[in-house]
Amino acid sequence: MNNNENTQKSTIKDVAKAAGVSIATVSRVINKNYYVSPEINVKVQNAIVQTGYVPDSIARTMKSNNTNLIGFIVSNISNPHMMTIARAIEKVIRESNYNLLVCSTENDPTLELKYLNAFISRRISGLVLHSTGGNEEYIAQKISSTLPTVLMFRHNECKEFVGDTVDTDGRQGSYKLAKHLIECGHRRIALLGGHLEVSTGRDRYQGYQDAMREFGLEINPELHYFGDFSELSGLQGARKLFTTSNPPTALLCLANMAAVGAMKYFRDKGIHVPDDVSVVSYGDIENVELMWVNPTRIPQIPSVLGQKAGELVLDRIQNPHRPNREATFDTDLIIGNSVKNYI
Amino acid sequence: MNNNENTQKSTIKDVAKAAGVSIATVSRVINKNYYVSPEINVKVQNAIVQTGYVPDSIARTMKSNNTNLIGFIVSNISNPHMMTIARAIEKVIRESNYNLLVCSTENDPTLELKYLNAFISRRISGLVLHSTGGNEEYIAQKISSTLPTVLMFRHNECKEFVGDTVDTDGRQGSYKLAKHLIECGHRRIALLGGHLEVSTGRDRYQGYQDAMREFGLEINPELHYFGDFSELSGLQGARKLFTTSNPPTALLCLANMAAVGAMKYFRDKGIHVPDDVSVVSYGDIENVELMWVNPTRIPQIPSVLGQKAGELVLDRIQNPHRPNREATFDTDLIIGNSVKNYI
DNA sequence: TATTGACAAGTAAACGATTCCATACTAAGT
DNA sequence: ACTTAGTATGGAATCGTTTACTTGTCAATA
Repeated sequence: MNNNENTQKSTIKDVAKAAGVSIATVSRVINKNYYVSPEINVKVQNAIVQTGYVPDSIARTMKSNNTNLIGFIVSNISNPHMMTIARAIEKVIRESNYNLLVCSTENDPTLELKYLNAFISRRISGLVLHSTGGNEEYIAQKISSTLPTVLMFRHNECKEFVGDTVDTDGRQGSYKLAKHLIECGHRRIALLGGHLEVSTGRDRYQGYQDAMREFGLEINPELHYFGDFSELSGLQGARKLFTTSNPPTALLCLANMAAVGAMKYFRDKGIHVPDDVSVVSYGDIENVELMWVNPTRIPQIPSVLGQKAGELVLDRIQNPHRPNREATFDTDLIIGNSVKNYI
Repeated sequence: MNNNENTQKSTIKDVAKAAGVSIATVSRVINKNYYVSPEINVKVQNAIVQTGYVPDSIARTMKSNNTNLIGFIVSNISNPHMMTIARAIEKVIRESNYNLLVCSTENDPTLELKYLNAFISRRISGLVLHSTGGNEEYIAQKISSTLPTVLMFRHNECKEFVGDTVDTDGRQGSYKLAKHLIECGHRRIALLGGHLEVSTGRDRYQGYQDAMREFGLEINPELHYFGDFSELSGLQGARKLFTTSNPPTALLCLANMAAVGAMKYFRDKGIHVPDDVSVVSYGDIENVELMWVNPTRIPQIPSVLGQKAGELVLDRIQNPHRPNREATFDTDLIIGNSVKNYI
């Protein structure tokens, strides 16, 4: 039994003592950054195994200033897509020995701020941020200048902002959705949007307006409901928009979770899709293959977006001062059977 | 403009210099753990604001050995429920100023080991583990003795294991599912299980056996398929089990993602549920309200399970040597319309 | 043989905080 | 007025690494 491991964690000092060398030599063996003679190498390797030594990242970080930690701040984590994105990011950064720190701000800018500071205090190496939109200047001025930053589904308009952006082309996508409804003969089109404080909400709203104008249709604010991208707000919006004497013939959902909420409302109330109301969604829906109706939609492929975000943040860590990059993915319309054709 | 902040991060030394006091005093002001005279207190507070100082967690951890970091290791992150659990854990621990480190092992024990070591190296304060099942002894002997550990959906049989467990009662739940099928007149019941290396797989398999024996039915291995709890394995299992000359009348899925995979297969092939085949699922399915068929199932409420796991791990951090605790949630059968009644 | 150079291995100073211990100063008791 | 006790503050060690600098050995060359 040459099992020397106590319950106490062993340090580089213990390894050095066990191997009969200095701690500097042990460090060199571990990091393989200087030449160490083969015999000593073997001795140290054995001592490492014998003592059960695992290098301490905390102490390492003290010197190297590198935590190999990426922070991912999500504003509404209930969206399963955000977690698919988290997974994709994690998968990419893992290959470079990074770990992912995840948190959710529940759409609260104050909490977002708290997390940002906590993560900075932890000296994260990079940040992927799905912001609430409440801290644009602070992020531009204080965060992004010192911390490699990638924004998801958000654009930061401030001049000072240094960082990258991953998004789908919201204006293009919602234009396609609206146009499709119009071309199927719909005129009274209700809109379920996200709030306009964030670029995602604005862009997608813009695309809808583009299409309406192009076809000379009136943009009627009474048919608009702006929620917070959540399932609940989708449900509430659908209720509000469709309990009128003259309900719209179609609903354009600018967020996938809002579409889920709206469709749950319709199904619950026995409102048939597409016979009673047509529905289109910006963003994919979980288990779409198993749904009673196959929604016409603009899919956002979260694994692709997440992978891109991971790549960009790693790249920016390598090269913090390169120009901002915007990864905007084109959108494709997938035709399901959730839209009634009046033509 | 008394804006002294350069791009350089300021340390406790800078604050001390700015306030004209020693670093020890600054530390005392920050931590409020010793008396400091009101005047100096004010001076230091001002200096902190002036320098834009944020305490460095890394350096703190060097002394205090406390990272306020909880690790969450998931074996198959593609299951949306795992991410709902992650969210619930994060929500609980956030209130005690902990952050969550998330990773996925893709069912690879080697990767799990790598992550475990990486997290130990990061000196995480606690661990929630959804293990692949490949490292039971190591976890019992090396991990759990020094690190507050909570297992999700897994039981560690080793005597040395020190830690808590969160699970639903798998034997009970799958017994209920099997019994329900039998009571609806099904006799040829196919089984889509998870692998038996993990307790979840074994317990649920056991419950099925209990029910079959109770009703004097033959347990026919030809009707069993053991996959890895994933959607893909569910799909493959369904294909294997239902491309025979005399297919079973019912499918008992012991994992929610497997059920998803199987149902996608059935729908794709035009096999009607429940007319052609009855399906029951252990575990809930995302957006079940929108599905073409409402599966009869045992729901596992991930937010509740996650919350429990978060509470247990925090509690164990406070009190590392208390006896192991097992949080086993009872199961309820939800009757949908995915089972044909032959009686 | 003496001098130089190469290079392996050790010594010690960081990194940024916390905290034990020492010190100096105030106030009270005889 | 002198000792003593109490206490606010500073000095310095410490946590576990990395790495610049130093030391010492040995082979090669003149």
